[in-house]
Amino acid sequence: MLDYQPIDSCFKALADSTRVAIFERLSRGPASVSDLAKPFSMSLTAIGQHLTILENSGLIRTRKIGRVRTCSVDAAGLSRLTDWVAERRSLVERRLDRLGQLLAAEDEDRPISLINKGEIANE
Amino acid sequence: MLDYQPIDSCFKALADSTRVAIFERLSRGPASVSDLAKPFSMSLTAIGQHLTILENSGLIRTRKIGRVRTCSVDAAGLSRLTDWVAERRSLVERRLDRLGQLLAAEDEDRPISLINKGEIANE
DNA sequence: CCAATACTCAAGTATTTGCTTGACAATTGG
DNA sequence: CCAATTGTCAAGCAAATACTTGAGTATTGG
Repeated sequence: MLDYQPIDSCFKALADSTRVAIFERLSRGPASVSDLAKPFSMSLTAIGQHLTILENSGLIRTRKIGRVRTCSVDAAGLSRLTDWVAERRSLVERRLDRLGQLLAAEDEDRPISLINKGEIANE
Repeated sequence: MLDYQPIDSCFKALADSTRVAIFERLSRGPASVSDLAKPFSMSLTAIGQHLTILENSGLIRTRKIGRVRTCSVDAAGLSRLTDWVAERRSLVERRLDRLGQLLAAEDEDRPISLINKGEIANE
C-alpha cells in the first residue's frame, strides 16, 4: 500500500492494445497467465512481461499458487484511474456550463470576444 | 466525427507525464502552444509534438487563428475515456458484489473453494 | 517417478518514442 | 516596414518498448 505512483504509469500500462485486451478480459474475472495468453499469437514470456507492467502500475494483482499465477483486477488501482478521469471531466463540464450561462445572460453583447479566446467549440 | 480510433490511442496519449500535465492544464481552460510550453524546460517543437499526439487521440482539439494555435479539451474524446473506465469499473464491482452475496449466503460451506479460484483479494 | 504443464530469467533485436537542432514561414505590434 | 512573436518542418539521435529465443525451475497429474 505504499504506492504513490504517478497516474501516467496507469496510462502507460494501458497504452498497448494487448494490455488493454488483457485488462478487459480480467475485468470479467480472474485468469491464469496461460489463459490470458491463449487469444494472442505471442510467446508466454511476452504475456508475462505485459502482466508485470500491469501489476507494477497497480491496475492488477497476481498471486501464485503452485505453478499457476492467477491475475485479477485491483479495484483500488482502477479507482485511481476512475477518479482522475472523473476529476478532469467535472472541471471541463463545469467550465462549459459557466460559459453557457454567460452566453445566455448577454443578449447581443460582443459574442465574438469569447470565440477569439478559443472557448467556443467550432467544427 | 469519423474517428473510430481504438481506446488505447487515448491511453497512449496520456502515457507521458508531460502530456498528462498539458491535459490537466487544458482541462482548466484553453491555452496557446507557447502558454502550454512555459512550465517545461523543453523546446517549443517538443510541445508541438506532444500536442499533435493528444490531438490525434481525440482528447484535445486545436484551432489556429493568426499565428496563435489555441488548444482545448475535446469533451467527446474525454467521454470516450470516461465511458471505457466506467464500464470496466462496473464489471468489476458487479462481480465483487455477487461474490459478497455468495459468501454471505453460505454459512460454513467450503469457503476455501473460491479462494483457490483467485476470486478473493488477499494482501 | 517422470513427462507434461506453467511459468521465469537472461540476453538480443527491431521499432517506436521523446527529445534535439537548424532552417523556415506567417503574423503582428510599433 | 521590420523585428519580434508564434509556430512548423525535416532530420537525426539516444533511450525505451515490445517482442524474440533458448535455457532453466517448480509443480503436478497419471
